Amino acid sequence: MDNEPTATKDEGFLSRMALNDNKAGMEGLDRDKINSIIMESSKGSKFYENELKKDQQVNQRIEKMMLQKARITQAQLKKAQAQVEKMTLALERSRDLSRVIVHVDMDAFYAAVEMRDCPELKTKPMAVGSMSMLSTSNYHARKYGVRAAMPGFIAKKLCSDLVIVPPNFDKYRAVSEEIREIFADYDPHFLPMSLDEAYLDFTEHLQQRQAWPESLRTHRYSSKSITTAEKENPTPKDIEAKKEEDLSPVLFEESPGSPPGLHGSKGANEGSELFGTCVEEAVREMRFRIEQKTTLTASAGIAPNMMLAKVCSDKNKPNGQYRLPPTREAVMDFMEDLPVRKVCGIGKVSEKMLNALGITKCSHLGQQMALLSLLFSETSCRNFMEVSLGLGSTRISRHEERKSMSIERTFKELSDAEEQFSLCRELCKDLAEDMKKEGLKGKTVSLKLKNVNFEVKTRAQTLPCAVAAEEEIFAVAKDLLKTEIDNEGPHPLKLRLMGVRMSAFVSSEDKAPMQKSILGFLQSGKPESSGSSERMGEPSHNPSQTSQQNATRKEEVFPHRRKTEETQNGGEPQQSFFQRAHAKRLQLLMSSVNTQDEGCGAEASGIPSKESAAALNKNGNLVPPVLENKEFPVEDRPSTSGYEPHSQTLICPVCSSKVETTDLNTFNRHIDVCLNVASTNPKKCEPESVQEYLQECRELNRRQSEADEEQPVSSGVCPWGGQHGGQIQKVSLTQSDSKPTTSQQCQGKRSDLVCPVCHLTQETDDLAVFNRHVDLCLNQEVLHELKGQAAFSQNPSAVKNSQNIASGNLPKQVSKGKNKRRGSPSSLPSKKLRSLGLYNTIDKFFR
DNA sequence: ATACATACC
DNA sequence: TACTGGTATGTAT
Repeated sequence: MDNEPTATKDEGFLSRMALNDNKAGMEGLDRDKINSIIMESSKGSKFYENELKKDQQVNQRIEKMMLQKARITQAQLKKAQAQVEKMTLALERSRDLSRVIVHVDMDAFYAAVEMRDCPELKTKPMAVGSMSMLSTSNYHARKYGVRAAMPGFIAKKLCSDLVIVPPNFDKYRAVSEEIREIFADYDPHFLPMSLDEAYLDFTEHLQQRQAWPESLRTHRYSSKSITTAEKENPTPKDIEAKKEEDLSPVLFEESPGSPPGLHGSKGANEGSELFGTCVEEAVREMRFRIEQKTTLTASAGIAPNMMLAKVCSDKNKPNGQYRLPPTREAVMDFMEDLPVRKVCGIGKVSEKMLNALGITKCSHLGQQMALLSLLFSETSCRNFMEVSLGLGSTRISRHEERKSMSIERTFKELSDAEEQFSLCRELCKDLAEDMKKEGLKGKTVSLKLKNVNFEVKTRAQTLPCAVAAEEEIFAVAKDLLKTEIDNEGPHPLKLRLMGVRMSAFVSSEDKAPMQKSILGFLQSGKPESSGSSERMGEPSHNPSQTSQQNATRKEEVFPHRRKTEETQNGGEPQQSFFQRAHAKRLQLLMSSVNTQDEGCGAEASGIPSKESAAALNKNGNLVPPVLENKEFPVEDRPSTSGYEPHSQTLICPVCSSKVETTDLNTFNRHIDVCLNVASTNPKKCEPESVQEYLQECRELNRRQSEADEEQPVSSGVCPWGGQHGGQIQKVSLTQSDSKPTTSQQCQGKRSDLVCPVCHLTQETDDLAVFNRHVDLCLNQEVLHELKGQAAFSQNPSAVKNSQNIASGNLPKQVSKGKNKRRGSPSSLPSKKLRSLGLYNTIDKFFR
C-alpha cells in the first residue's frame, strides 16, 4: 500500500517491458510469473533504466494529451463530430469489398526451418538468435514466454532448457525463394514484406480458377515430406498422420490448424489432394503446396483489404487460415471487438495512449473519432478512422524505390575516438559497397550513435549532390562524428552502437549528369547576350557538340530541377541571383564531387576532374556564410529577411543548406564537411607539393590584394562579400551592423549592391540591372573555367564596375582546391593558380 | 532539413 | 556478459 506509486509505475511500465501476448498465441501462460522474471532480469541494467526513461516520456505525452482533452469544449467536440461524420461518409463511399486480399505468414519461420533441418530440435524449446537477441522462437519455447525480440539470456531464465540456434540467413533466403515461387502462381505481383511474409491479391486467380479443371487443382504430396516418414508406401492417411507427427511438435498441441475434415484425399488420387475453386480452398491449396515443398507451415488471412488480411492471418496461427467475408456487416462485426493493438501500425505507444482515452477496441475508435480528431494528427486520425471502419488498401503495389539504406553495429563499449573513427570508416565502406550493389547514390548521410546508456542520437547532413563512394560518405559521417565527439567536451563518447545511413537518393534519371548542362550552356555559345535568360539547368539548345565524349550522357540534364524551375518561373528566368548562384554552385559541386565515371562526374562533361574538384573547395571558401533568408529574390526581399540581426540560422556557402545551429564551430565544421566531400580523395597530398602549392597561393594572394585595393569592395553589405579573397568569413551572430536595415532594403535608395561573384560594388539601385550583372559574372566564370582559362579577361560589359572579377570567382576556387587535394600541384597551370588568391582557404584544407 | 520516436519483421 | 539490424514513417521543430 505504502509503495502504491511504485506499483502503479511498474504497472504501466509493464506494457513496455513485459511480453506481448497480444499478437502471438500464448494464451494461458503464467503471465505474471513470466513478467516478474523479465523484470527481475532487467532491473538495474542500463537498458532497463533507459526503458524507464522512455516510458516516462510516453507518460508525459499522455499527460499532455489528457490536458488537451480536458480543455476541449463541447462546441469543439460538436464541430469535430460533424466533420468526422462527413469524413466517415466519404470513406464509407470509398469502401471496396471487391478484392480478395490474402496475407500469408510462415509459422515461426526461422525456428521452423532450423527444426526441419535438425529433428532433435523438434521436441525442444528453441529459438533462433543469440544470447543477446532472439529473432524467433518455436511454439514450445513460446509456452515459456520466450519470444522474438527477447534477449537470449532472459529467455534462458524463462526456460533453462531453451536451445538457442544461431541464424542461417542464407538458408532462410533460400526457403523464402521457394515459397515465393508458389506465391507467384497465385499472384505474380505479390508483395513480400519479409522473408516469410507476403500480401497477395487473389482476385484474378480466383476468376481464372473457376474454370480450372480438377487436374489443375490437384496437388501431390511431395516425396520430400514423405521422406521424413519411415513408410515406403504411405497412404494419404499415413501422410496425414505423419504430418501431424512431424509438424505438430512445431506447434502447440491445441494448434487450430486446418480442420481435419477439410484435409484428406476425397476425390483425389492416392498421394494427392484436390482443392476446390473457392478462396478458402485456393489458399489452403497454396499453404498445402508450401508445406509440401518446404515442410514448413504457413498461416493466412483472407479479407477484402490488406489491413484486415493481416489481422486475419494472425487469427488461426499457426498452420491455419481465416477468411473474413467481404460484406460490410462482417467487417464491422470483425472490428467490433478487435483490440487496437492487433492492427498493424498501432504499437505499444499508440496502444497506451489510446488506452488512456478508454479506447481498447477498434469499435471504440469509431465512437471516439471526434475526440481523436482533436488530439491526434490528421494522418493518425485518418488512420484511426479507416481502422474503425475496417478499411485498408485494396490494391497491393510492389514497393517503389527504396528510400534509404543503412548499416549499424552494436559492440561492446567504444570510447576511443580513433577507434570510433575507424569503425565509422568501416561502416561507410560496407555501406558504400551495398550502395554500389544497387547502383544508388544519395544526398543525405546520417550518423546514428547509441551510447552505453542506450540513448540514441542521430545526426544528418544533406549534400548538394548525391554520393555513394566510401570516401564521400565517410567524409560526411566522420565529421558528424567529430562534432559529437567535440560536443561531448573533455569526455569521450561511450558508444555501444554506431550506424550510417544514406537517404535522399537521386532517381535514376537524376543520376544522369548535371554537368551536361554546363556543357550545354557552354555550347549554346551565347553567354553574353543570353546569359541571364539561360538558366543553369537548361539543357543545351544545341546538342551538337559534346556528343563524342559524352556518348553515354544524355542531354536530359538536371531534369527535376529544370522542371521545378519552369514550374515556378513559368519558363522565364526570374530567379534571384542567389538562386542562380546556388544553381551554379550545385553544378560545380556535382562536377567536382563525383570524380568517378557515374553520376555527375566532371570528366564526363569534358571537365578535368582535378580542376573541378578543386573548384569545390575554393567555392566553399570563397563564399562566406549567409544568414538565412528564405525568399531571397532581390527584387522583393522581404523586410523580415535573414538579414535581421536576430536571425540565427546560417546557410552553408558550399551546399547552401540551412545549418541549424548558432554555434559557429559547428557551423564551420559543417562547411569543412562540405568542402571535404567535394574534394574527397583517399590519397594524401605529399608534403612538398603542399608546401609548394601554398607558397604559390600566397604569392597569388598577395598580388590579388593589390589588385583589390584598386577596386575597393564594399564591406559586408552583401553577405557574400568576401573581402579577403574568399576566405571563409567566420560568421558572428551579431552581424546586425553588416546587414542592411529594413528601411534600406525597402527604400532601395542605396548604391551598395555588391556582386556576390566578383565582389564589386555595383552602383545601381536597379535590381534588374544588378541581376543582369550577376548573371554575366556567373556565366563568364563558368565559361572561362570550362574553357580552361585562368582568369576572366573580359568583364560583363553591360554593367559598370564589373572589372576584375578575378579574386573571388567560384570556378577558380574549384580548380585550386581540387588540385591541392589531388596532390598534383605541379599539374596545376600556373595561370590558374594566379587566379586563386585564397591561401587562407587552402590553409584550412591542409591543416 | 533534422532529430527523434514509433513500428514492423 | 548479454537487450539486434534494416527500413519506413510519423511527429516536432
